Amino acid sequence: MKSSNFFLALRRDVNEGSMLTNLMIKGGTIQKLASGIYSWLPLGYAMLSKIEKIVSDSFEEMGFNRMCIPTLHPSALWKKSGRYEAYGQETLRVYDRKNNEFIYGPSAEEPCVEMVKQANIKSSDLPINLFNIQWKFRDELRPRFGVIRGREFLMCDGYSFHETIDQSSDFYDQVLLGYKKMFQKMNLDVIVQEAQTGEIGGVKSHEFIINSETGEEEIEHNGTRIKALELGHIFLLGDHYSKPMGLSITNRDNKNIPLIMGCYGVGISRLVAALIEQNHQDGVISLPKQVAPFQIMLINAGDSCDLCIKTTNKIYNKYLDITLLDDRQISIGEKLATSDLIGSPIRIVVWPKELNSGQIEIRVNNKKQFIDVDNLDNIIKAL
RNA sequence: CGGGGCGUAGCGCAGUCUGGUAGCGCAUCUGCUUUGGGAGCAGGGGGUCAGAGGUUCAAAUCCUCUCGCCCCGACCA
Repeated sequence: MKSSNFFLALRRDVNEGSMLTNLMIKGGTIQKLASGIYSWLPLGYAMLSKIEKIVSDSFEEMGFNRMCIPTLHPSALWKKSGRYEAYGQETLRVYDRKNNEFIYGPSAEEPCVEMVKQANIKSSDLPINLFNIQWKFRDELRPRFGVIRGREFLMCDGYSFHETIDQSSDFYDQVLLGYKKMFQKMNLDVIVQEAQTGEIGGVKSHEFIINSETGEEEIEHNGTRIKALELGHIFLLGDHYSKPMGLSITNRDNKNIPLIMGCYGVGISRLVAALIEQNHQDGVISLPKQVAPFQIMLINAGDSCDLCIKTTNKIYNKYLDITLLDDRQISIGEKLATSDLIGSPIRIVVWPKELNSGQIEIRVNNKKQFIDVDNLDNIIKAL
């Protein structure tokens, strides 16, 4: 990709209150549209999509089937589970032309229970494991830190349905391991800890947190207090939803029993912010290659140097799918400053002087060195 | 929801206390010179001072209300 064909939407002076949000807005990942509501610019959306893919693949590996639940849920469904009242002011209510009330889903247990219920399942259909990646809305009292705690956010939510609590619990334990793997894929060092079951109700629960400057609460970990940011949360719900909503099967004793449910959440949009927060220093963002919008940021520092142009184009064409080439008609200084915000793990600069001796500058993980052009392939493969 | 702060050019801000011609930096446009970490000089354009009402000869500035936004706390899958 050439930057002349890519809407970078960079900003120079930003004062949104938190360092992380400023950095994200400067670099052109997000824009604020209203309090807690953000637009995703091409760069940010590319990152969001990569994370979504990693999470989606991980859930499929764990045995979930991907489906999709609407953003709008009929209020009646939420009245059945009792959460219409419990959620209260946090739910955004909307009305259609017939004045039917809907809520913009803050979570999707109710419609998911409904999905399984409509399928009229029998014991031998179990287990059923479903997941959904969809925008959610919670009308937070105080949105904070940009997309860390936005009102609108993208969440992956999985749901499991089993006949017995033991089966459900076994699956839950598998998911716990699957979650660890999933976060490892994004180079995130997560801490797993037991949690309260909260508003959602249920039997057992674990949360997956990272130590973060923009953490929302302080916790005790290995004897020290750290600021914790929650990235995922899983619950063994039991029959908390299936019972009031009437999702049951007839077992071999000819008894009607409610299904045992688990639910498993990951904050996708929050992960974008968390990954930027965990992978920047001194104003330079260097993301893990799995989530970086472009693995290589390429700059030609010799606009009037034929060999430089030739070499730059050669590199660009070789790594076309993973490279952003800054071809804007601006000063080299501005290109270098921009490159700090794009988040590519590799930055290549072609300087006229060094190219005379066949060398180019490469910066990997914030460390600069000059290498022979011929060695580039080895270094990129090693990453 | 309690406490604090803010809203002035596309962006970041000064001006408000003490009412009297709408300012600065960045960006943008024109021209020339530049080009190894956000280039320099010269010239130009751009404003419903968040909105409504009030006080006054006169309001960005004082008073009242409304809206929006941020921070601390409480809350929080």
